[in-house]
Amino acid sequence: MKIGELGQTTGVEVETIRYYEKVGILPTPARTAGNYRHYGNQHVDRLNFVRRCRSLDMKLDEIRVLLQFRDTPESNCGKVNQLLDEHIGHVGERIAALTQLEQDLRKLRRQCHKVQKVKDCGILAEIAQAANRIGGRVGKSHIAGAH
Amino acid sequence: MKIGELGQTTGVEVETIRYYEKVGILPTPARTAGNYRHYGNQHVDRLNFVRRCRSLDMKLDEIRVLLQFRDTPESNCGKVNQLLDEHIGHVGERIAALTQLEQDLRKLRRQCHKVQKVKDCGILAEIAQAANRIGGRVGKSHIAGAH
DNA sequence: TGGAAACCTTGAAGCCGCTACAGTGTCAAG
DNA sequence: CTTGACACTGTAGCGGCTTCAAGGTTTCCA
Repeated sequence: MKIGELGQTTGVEVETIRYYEKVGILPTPARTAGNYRHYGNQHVDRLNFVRRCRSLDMKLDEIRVLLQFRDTPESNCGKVNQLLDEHIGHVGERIAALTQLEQDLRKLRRQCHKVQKVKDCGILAEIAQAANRIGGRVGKSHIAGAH
Repeated sequence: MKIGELGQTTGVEVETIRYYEKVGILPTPARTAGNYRHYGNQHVDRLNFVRRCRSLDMKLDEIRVLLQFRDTPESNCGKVNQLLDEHIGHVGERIAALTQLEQDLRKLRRQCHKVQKVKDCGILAEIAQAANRIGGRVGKSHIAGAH
């Protein structure tokens, strides 16, 4: 099948498939006479595997590792378990950090209950104050974005 | 003060300060005879404000909006409240998504209890199966990375 | 058979919020 | 007067795509 059909079958955008090839997640496929990429069922399986891993929020680096194990069925799977445990750990840390963040934000939100002049708004005042309280002391947080 | 001192005072890296200037978060400061950026206390306050917002995981776009309100004390703060509410909403969604993800990962982890051959490992088998079950149906998830 | 439409190709640039260079200039201390 | 710490500009890189430009190939229909 051609790249468009592979995309249809797996629900992955064509550009993403080419990107996966470029970064070594998918092998370079055979080409037709007209230089079109030509795929088979093994590509569908592999791409579905990748997609499932991405839906579990794994990085491409982690997925590369898992694919390597998938490609060597006689090797032992201890590292797979370890990788997954670490990943679960990261997710747990993130949940904790975001939960703390949510509390901070709700507390901040309580500083302003009505629409008023900006200069009287408790939210902006509180941000400014907190900013100066922590001035110079905070390193980078280990949580990533919420967007 | 020079940029290095501003960085020290606020705990922000010099490159980040220049970056903030480039993207319009900080105003272009005065320059010394030797073309060094020259800052005052108002810059410290503004940068601290920005940093506090970042520690609350706001995007630079959102921070730009808040700064604009901060700069016009007579305007009304309804939009500030709204921005914050939306931000809290995003964080809440993320927590929910990550919590679901954590459950999925723990369930997956239970598929393999010991170190064995990859070909018998329940985890890789489960990923492959789940991948084909969902094949072609899933759009992109709204959760971002856990790393 | 011809011509349009749908598909495919490569390569580069853009997104976010920095971070890390390279190559040069300025300034203060000893 | 030299050394070293700081400052300057500009560019490239991170991840995981997404989007675009400028073309080549195939397919379909009249």
